[in-house]
Amino acid sequence: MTKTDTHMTMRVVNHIRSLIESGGLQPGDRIPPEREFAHKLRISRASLRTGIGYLAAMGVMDVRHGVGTFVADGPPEIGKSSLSLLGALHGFQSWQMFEARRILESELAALAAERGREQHFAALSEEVAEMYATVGNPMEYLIHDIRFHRVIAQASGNPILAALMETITSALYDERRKTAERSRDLKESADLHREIYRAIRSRNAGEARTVMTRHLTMAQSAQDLEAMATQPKNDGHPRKARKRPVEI
Amino acid sequence: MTKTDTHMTMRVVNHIRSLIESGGLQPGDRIPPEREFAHKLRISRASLRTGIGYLAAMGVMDVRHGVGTFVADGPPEIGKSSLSLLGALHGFQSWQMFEARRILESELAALAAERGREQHFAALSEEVAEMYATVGNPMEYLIHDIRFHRVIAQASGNPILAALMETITSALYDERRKTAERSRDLKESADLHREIYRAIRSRNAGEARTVMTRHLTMAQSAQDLEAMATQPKNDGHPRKARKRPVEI
DNA sequence: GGTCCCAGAGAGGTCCGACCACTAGAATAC
DNA sequence: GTATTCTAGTGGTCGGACCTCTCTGGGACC
Repeated sequence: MTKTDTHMTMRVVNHIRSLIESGGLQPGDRIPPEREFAHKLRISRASLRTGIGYLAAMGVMDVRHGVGTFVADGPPEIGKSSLSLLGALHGFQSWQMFEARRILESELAALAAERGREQHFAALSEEVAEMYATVGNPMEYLIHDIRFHRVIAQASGNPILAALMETITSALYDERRKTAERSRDLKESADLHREIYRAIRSRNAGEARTVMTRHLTMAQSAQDLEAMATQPKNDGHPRKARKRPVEI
Repeated sequence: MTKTDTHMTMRVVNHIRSLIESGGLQPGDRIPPEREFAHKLRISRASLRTGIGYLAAMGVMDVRHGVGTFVADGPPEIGKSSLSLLGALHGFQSWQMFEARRILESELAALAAERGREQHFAALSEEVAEMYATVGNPMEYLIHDIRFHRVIAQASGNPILAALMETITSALYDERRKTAERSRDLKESADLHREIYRAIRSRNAGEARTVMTRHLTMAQSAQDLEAMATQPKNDGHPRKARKRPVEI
């Protein structure tokens, strides 16, 4: 156990954690106003806010100015906002993100083939159709592309893997936003998505995995070409921890 | 872009983010004292602390009472502390965590077989030997077990996947701490680890993946047996968002 | 000369109480 | 009935006081 006593922030976190674990607090629920809650916990409002801030940063709480503080609703997010920062910090390479995505999504596709339900197949079919319909509009196309992959993640029946995928892809899109796709590639992309859809619908897990891998490998090399001459990579960390505070 | 102006906390986060991305701040570096830094940014110390707290929650900063605030050093962690909380919140099932782990580690093993270096092989060999030496001591054994998997993650050459694995396994160990393993299973476990090691050393990616999958599948069913009659699962969320604050 | 102990400096942690800013819903005006 | 304005409630920011922890350097002691 981590020290559950001292450290106000941990006191708050553990209090709320136990409320969640006991089921007393469920997604969408609202916690009492800060002043009231702080008084009830016998701590200052500032400390309460520290704890809530911690939970909010982890995606567990949702703080809305002027409205209240709620337990996060919607799909789980695992360190979604932190990945790009951690990436900058530890020098994650673009290919590493692609590799992670390729592995996750391939397995997700295989699982979707095994466990997907009719509703998922229908949604996938719908998105494929939309993709074909928007090959001339990269902006629109991208939306359906994202949705397609998201449906697969849902169909996999494993929310943890889905959340991990979401984390990676959103970080990837941050980098990708600049590289607008050329629409002549989109037809090809749509074809691949259709293949993936068919493999999943026919419950052919191996095929789904294979095609998904192929799709993402192609997507990566396509983007690599566009990027080419980009930022200088800093591989090894020439980190020399400075004890004196950095000049800001 | 998210609103980078208003919201003091985001101002702080973005300021530090840009410092990190520009290389002005590196792992291990120390940021100025709160009072000084706050004054320099023209914000109150409280707001600065909110922002720092946010970054600390994401694992980007490391705040040490009485010492100072540092940019996180050591291996990256992605939402490590949040997963168990998110799990309680979204009703993650134990088998889902195992599945995620199985997938990640299997691929990690395959990658390690392809990219591992001599130093990794040596470390793996060392840990296997230690495992055999401690089959009579589950506590000690576990340490080397964990190290073994961690070395594989490093050898994979993909820190992102390694960090994801670390997140899952640490959440898993939280649950597992109660179920002490019976030492008669450990010999069998050590044998499997040795097989994994051999597959990796001989650069047989497929074999490494297969054996790792087998190992983790066995580990899961072993633990399932021990657990058996546990906590009641709440599958579907009968979530009914309450607008009125919950009674605490 | 080396070792141990302790006070002080410097850093983060907590608290208070006031005031600002936003949101949603009620009251009002048209 | 609809549009506008007001207001209560809630989170956000502030600054400034005081507490607690860590590290370190100087002195007492051996």
